[in-house]
Amino acid sequence: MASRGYGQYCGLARALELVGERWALLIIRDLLVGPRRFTDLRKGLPRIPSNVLSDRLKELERDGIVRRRVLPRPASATVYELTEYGLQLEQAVIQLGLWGAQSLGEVRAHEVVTPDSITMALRSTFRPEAARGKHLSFELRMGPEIRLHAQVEDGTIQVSEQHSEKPDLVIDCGPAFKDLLTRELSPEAALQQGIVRLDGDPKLFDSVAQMFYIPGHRETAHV
Amino acid sequence: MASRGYGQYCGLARALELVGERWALLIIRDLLVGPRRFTDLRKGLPRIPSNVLSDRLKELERDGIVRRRVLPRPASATVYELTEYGLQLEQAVIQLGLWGAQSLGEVRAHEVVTPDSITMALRSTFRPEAARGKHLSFELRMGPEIRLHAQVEDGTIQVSEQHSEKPDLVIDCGPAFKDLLTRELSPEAALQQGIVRLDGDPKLFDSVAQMFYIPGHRETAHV
DNA sequence: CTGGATCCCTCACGATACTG
DNA sequence: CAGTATCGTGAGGGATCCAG
Repeated sequence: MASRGYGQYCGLARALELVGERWALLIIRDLLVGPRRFTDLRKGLPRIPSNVLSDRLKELERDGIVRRRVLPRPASATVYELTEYGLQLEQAVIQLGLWGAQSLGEVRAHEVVTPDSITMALRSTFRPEAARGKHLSFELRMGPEIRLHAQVEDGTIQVSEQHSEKPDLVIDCGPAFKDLLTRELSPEAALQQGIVRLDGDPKLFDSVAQMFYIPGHRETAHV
Repeated sequence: MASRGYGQYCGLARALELVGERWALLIIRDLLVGPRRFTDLRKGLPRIPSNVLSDRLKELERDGIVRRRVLPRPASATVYELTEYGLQLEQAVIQLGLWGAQSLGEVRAHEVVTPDSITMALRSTFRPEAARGKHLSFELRMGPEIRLHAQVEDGTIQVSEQHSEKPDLVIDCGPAFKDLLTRELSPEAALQQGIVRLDGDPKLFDSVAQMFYIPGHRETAHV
């Protein structure tokens, strides 16, 4: 353990000792969306070896970041959830994610998109000031697997996997949806080029697109 | 390289692929203070193997986060500095550092404190609203090695290693200085218990202590 | 002295198989 | 479903060496 430490009395060094191990922050990203079972986490992190997931959860639990909880009957499932301290990582995760999103170019081979990552992306890029006084709901579809329901109420947003009621607008798109958030792609162009398909009032789409933003757009790093 | 990726099209995953390797964010922390030579970085990261530092710098340079620059004569030294993109990591580094600072308990064996980490700590915990309208300078001393000069001008702060002129106040302290920032320790108690010694107008000390804050104080995780 | 490169060893990670 | 067991590989750790 001492050999894995950084030997520095420093907040950042301590943070990296706690959540800097490989996979740790991606686990926390998914737990920021809600409590998850072991298998849920595996599904959201397809390439994580199960023993590594097991190790990380034990470390995070030991360090007071994650809590293991057995649900009451009849569910009887064990779930992992963030503690108060773990929840406080949200701002750091958001800032890192916004920074990294600027380097998202094309989808690479073997890269997947998961519901939890999109949920966090929507929450991270949401601009309350652009949603002030607005009340609407939309469903975001990406591929056959992902259907997220978002409810916007006067500067706030709730994203969930359950689509409780019929949304005002259904947005069907691929990963290139990201280019809308960086403003590399205009809503009109996205519709014209067939990158996005709508079901509902098309006028709402512009409004929705304005509500999200990835700041500091930058070209892809040359390799 | 593909095997080191996370296989996710996600901003956070991409960020971790770029700066999630061991030591990378600590290197970036020091570079956020200013350009640094290879040897400066080694001094600020006493436990990093030189080959790892060399590898990280090459990776960060390849990914457009760090730039290697040869200074004009007569210096002729090569320094590493952050690119525009690298500089944009500041908020993420600050948020992670503030979160981790809550778990800083006592100084552990073999843990050191470095000037650059303290500089970033001062910048991270500075509260502009508490320094509105204030104009003062102070020198922070920790041990025989660290002497930082801070200049506060109406809601802004500049921290440097050069002490250009005589400061209004000299604050001599140890790592327990952190407890002032979490408000676990009051300025009066710090003076009474000899944790902090002053040279200058003691009335300024209270004012300075109010200018910095580590939010969300929390007990040390039990082991 | 700066700015690394090289070597060797260890352990964390990753892949796969298996169990309560 | 929720993990544990086993084992091979390669990245990180540490010491040393080398060129300008």
